[in-house]
Amino acid sequence: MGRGEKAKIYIPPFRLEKIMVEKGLADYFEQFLAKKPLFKDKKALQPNYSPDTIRHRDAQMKQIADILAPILREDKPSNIFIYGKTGTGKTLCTKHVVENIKHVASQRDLPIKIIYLNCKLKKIADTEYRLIAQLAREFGKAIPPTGLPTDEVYNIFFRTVDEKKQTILLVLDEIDQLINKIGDEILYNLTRMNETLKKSQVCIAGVSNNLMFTEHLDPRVKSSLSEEEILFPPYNALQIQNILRQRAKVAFQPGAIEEGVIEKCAAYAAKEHGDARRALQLLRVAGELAERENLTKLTMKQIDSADRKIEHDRVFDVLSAQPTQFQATLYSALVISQKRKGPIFTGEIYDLYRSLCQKTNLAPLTQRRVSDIIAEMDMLGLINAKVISKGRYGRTREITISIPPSMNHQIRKTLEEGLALS
DNA sequence: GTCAATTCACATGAAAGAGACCACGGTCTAGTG
DNA sequence: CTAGACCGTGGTCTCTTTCATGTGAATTGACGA
Repeated sequence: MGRGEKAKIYIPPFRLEKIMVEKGLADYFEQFLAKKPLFKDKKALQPNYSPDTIRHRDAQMKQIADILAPILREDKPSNIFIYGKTGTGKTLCTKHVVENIKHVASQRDLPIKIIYLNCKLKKIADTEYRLIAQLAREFGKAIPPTGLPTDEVYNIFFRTVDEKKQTILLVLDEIDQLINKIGDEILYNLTRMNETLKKSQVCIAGVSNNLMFTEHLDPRVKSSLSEEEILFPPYNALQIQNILRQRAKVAFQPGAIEEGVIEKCAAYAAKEHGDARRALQLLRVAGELAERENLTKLTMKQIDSADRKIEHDRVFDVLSAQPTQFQATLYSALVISQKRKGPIFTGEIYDLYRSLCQKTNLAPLTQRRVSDIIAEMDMLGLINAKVISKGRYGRTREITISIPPSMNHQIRKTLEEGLALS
């Protein structure tokens, strides 16, 4: 009864609507065209943009290239493992090197197959079955999205790979997320592929955000996967500035950015462990804001608003993707946090959640599950949870809300609507 | 006062079930020549 | 005769429950000084 039903979260309409209603659509577009654009080529700020030259990563690129180069002589390169926090250029560099190998290989007509897979992509490579199926598809096999036994897909994949002599480089991005979810068996199977294959050979390059990732790995997998390791350290503020300037030159019209804006952007990002992606996003969103406000120059003020907007969007994106139960739990946490100061504990949330379920006719989950949901909220950065022991009074999570207070009200309202509370 | 045992309130793990989705092969049905 | 509809079986995936085990320090209570 009422189990598993999902409610879409209500997302407030775009601010644009106001302008359109007031002045009319045609006028609005006229104005839009009359505006002098700030952007020249916004692509350069998009996360998947790949610049011609990659800065401050020469050493890492060279290392990767050194390790992978034997592939061109049809030797099997060492498996390699690449670490680094988000926005340190791992994916970018890896892709860059791989592209170059591809280029050379195709010029010389070498039997090299390179597959890049992002394991985080929902519905593509986030389970064992889907990953292997996707790999098999890369070799031109049609694999149904479900319905086949996993071993069968493995077999198809192995057979296809071994049909002719070739060297395969498998780049698995965000591999830590995958292994966290489904265990390391898949890696074990993949690293052992070479023993079964007669003609071909496979080399694996794992890319991970989590520095401690290999700790929980099966020792056999660990040793074979991390034959070589490369660390991508975070950028410092100066390096981020450099990168921002390089991209801004392509992205913006000359003179569109006020003095000091880049520095500020870099400082913001450097605070968050040198995440270049975030710096670029900040600059792009700030630019969009400035453009929407009809400004001729991008100023510091927009950086601040952009920072807020990004956080706001992130929270609402996360929220709208979560099921009702998750929302109910978060709502409970929010209510308690507003009722009184100080940290919240799992038990309190669960109690309130139970009574909330009664009120809304929602089938209540067990505490076990709610505990997991709270852990998920922590992962998503909505709350901050730390497991503490209160001695005689048990062990629990100490939870604080990490959503900016300015958004609290709006989120509560959204959740209330989602949960059909009044 | 000191020290080990106890105890609380959950955390954390493992396994398994429910229900949705899907592929495949076999059977049935209706339409066609 | 054949294409398509309609099953039943067996598979995955996600969310969840059930059962079991783990855990860190405040508290307790026995002990000796």
